[in-house]
Amino acid sequence: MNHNKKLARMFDTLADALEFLGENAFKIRAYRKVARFLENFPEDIQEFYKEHGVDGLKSLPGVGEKIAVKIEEYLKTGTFKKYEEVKSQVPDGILELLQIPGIGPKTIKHAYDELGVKNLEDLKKVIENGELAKLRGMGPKKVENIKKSIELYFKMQDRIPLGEIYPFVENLKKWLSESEYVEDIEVCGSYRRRKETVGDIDILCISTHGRKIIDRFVNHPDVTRVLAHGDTKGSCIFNDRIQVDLRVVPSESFGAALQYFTGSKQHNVHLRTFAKQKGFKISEYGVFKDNVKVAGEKEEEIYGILGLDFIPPELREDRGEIEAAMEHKLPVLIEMKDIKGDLHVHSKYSDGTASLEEIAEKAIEMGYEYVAVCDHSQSAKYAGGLSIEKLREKNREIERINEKYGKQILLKGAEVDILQDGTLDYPNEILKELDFVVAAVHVWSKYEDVTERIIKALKNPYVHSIAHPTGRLIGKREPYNVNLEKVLYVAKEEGKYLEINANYERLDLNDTWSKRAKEIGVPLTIGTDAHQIGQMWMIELGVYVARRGWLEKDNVLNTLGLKKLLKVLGNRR
DNA sequence: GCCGTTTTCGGCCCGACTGTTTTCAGTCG
Repeated sequence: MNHNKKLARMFDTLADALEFLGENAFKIRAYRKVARFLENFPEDIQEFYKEHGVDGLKSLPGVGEKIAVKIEEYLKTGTFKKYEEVKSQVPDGILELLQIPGIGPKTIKHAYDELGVKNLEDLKKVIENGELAKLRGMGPKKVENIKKSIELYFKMQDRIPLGEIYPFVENLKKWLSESEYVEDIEVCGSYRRRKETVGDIDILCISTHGRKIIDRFVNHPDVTRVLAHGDTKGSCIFNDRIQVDLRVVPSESFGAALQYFTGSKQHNVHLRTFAKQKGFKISEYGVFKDNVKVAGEKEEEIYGILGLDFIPPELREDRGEIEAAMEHKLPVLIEMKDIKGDLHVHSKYSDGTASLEEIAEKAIEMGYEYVAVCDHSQSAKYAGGLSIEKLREKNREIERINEKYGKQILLKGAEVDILQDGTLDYPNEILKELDFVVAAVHVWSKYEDVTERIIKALKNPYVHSIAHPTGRLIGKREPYNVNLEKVLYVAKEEGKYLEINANYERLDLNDTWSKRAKEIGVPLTIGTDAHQIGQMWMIELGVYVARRGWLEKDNVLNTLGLKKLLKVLGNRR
């Protein structure tokens, strides 16, 4: 785990422990805020500190005198006193209990003080023997809910990749909108912000018959638990796995509600604070000035009345978008229609399932000008890597197909392994014959630093881009050890690209690194890494990552038409 | 503990739902 993540976790744990101890809520919020910031901070905090010192730390948002010193102490010693001190006052079992949604610090403290509950086992015991129910403020229903919360906690550990939950959400949306009372419906939350994973699903409805819709919702056949069932709000667990919250508002509040439920939480807190300074009050029902509603029906109005440009949902993470909107400096984000082709697709020559012909047809169906067919290289035995002869055979077939269609719909490509010593898996005279070469690390050891391997590959004149530059698989595999900051600077020097791999399990580069690439001046390529034509739609997911990374059309190579693309690719050699 | 185009002190987003309570605390998002 890198320093940013580790520090973020420590501040969160500190906040948890202080909640239990009943410390001032705003102090706790300050720790949480810096934890959120560190999680998203693309630079390595240690490098940042080396360069800018403790004063640099203080310039970071949410970091003041006290926290700066704590971060410094951590970087020098591996921990900080306040953390150790507070943590020692709270049993580890209590810290775990605090992670369970539905049980809060007050309840846990109460059970700890009155019944000596110190961990999950203790809690289960006092639930079973009825002691918990006897506490003041407790009753049978509360205890039952706590019991269910514990069960759920173990079933719903992970966030779900966006690409995986798509069909479920779209089906549910359709099912709900079949109700005669639904006037309009929109999915909000991290789904609308197109975050790489979603924790739960937030759906918003326009209707004047809230109860009727909530009733329909909680009776969906896949609902396994109802958490809330009110007149305007319902909350359910589907299939013991996915929490879905549904809110119903009248049309005059739809914009405000849409804004509010899209989040992110940090964005909304920042926005509301900003509004308050200007004398406005924002809620999910509208924007108010002196208790008079001045906006609410359209989402654009919410930002507009505050003097802000409209902020696309993908940017709402409190990463500087509110300031940019104030100064009218928001990026004009790349859109799906800007994409002219896919730069990373596999055929059945290696481990894909589609023939070249099928890929060409799919490309035309999708309105593309080109698709780069990048099969694996010879030493990738596990993935049917192509020998040199086979690669040349494939290239000849590509030529035949292009001739048949009368256009260069398929590009000769390869996903070439970067070998242990940083050399490439095909000799240069072969790479020379290809239109597009994406290089990738596929084999590494846990303790290895692959930075130099990747840098060496970038310096090869025939390499255009680096595929999935960190190797991570969402929720499944950590990234390999690589100093991406260094890689980006070399890519800039060499005039090369890095890839946003749009496969839903990868999305690598991710949003924050894509943003960093833009800042440094490295354009990116987007490729689906599709192994079947049924996966080529995932280019959308890549575009979402790019949008979340503040990328404009000009920051992405495959927004170029074929002619320009080939010219640029040729020039890079 | 942070922060400042109302403030260096005194604020810190705002509301729904639940379960317990006779007016509100806890939790969530």
